[in-house]
Amino acid sequence: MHEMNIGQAASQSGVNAKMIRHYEAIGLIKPAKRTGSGYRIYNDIDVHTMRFVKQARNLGFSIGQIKALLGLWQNQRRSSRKVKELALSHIQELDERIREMQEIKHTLAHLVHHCHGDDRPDCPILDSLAQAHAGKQTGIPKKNSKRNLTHYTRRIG
Amino acid sequence: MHEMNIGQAASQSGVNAKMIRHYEAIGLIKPAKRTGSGYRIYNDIDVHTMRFVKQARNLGFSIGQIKALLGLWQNQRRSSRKVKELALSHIQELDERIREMQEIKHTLAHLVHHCHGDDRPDCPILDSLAQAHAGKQTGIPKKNSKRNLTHYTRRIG
DNA sequence: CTTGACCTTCCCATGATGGGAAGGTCTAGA
DNA sequence: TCTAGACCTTCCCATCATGGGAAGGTCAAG
Repeated sequence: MHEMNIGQAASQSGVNAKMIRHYEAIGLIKPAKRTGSGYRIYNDIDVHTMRFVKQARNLGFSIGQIKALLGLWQNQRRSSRKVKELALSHIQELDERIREMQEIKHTLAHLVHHCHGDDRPDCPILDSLAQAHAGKQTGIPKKNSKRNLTHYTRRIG
Repeated sequence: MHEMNIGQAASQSGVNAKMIRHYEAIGLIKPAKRTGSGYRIYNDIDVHTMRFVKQARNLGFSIGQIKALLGLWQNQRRSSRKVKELALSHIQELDERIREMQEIKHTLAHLVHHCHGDDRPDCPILDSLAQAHAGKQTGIPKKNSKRNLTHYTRRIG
């Protein structure tokens, strides 16, 4: 069983030392054993765990999700159903975000398409941003609000 | 010229009061005039500016980009070229992120496809995360490093 | 013994947003 | 005129994952 300092564990796992300490601090990985002088010591199993974490991060799982995945990984009596559910839910999140970004992208592409992009100031992109449809002045009053939408005149100074 | 407090400006612009103060603090919008008692006062032009910011945020522009867009918007001698460049660069960022997320999504979808998702523990998703190809132990030494990859034995405790 | 690579903890920063406390201001209504 | 309560102020803290950097201790090699 190869024992090593945090730097080597970092090199071998792909998780840098700063993050290893952080993951320990937030409870994602177990507190490392220490030498008499306080240095953290890791073994190959620890490195394997860190690689798992790294891989999961690379796939965009959040720390919370990784905590769950680690639990399942280390649980011999897990059901693959749980794992699949986690992964599917992550895929759904990704889908949602991809969809939003594509929508934005298409809107922008449309605007860009209509912008001359020359020395003149006229620009449909700015015009679109300046359009007035962002307000909430719909006339629907907020609950428990007497003054919020009232147009009282004010004495300044 | 309709003058109003921050709450009404928030309602009319869609940017909440907290964020209006924040935008002022970071220099995105001008410091508001104040009443004698310190209340911020806004007019319709300010609200228009806030809506512009809101719209740009809705399109995913960063605060920095919005600062630039606001400058262009308020500059009569702007060239639409600059605006188009900004928008195109944002589109590129979006594309990049979308591409990354789709890659992740496809990887995950592939893994999910091969996972039974039943009561048994066997799970290709976990197997994949646990795969060892995340390390940096390629034998390529770091610059200025004498000890980083040396396998010195250690006295523990 | 010195060098310097490595380790420790602690604080701070990012970007955009928000919660909440403590306290002051304003207007409507009794 | 007083009071209720909606509204405003500033200040601090939290999120999420990551990292920079300071101050100081440890270790192995020369």
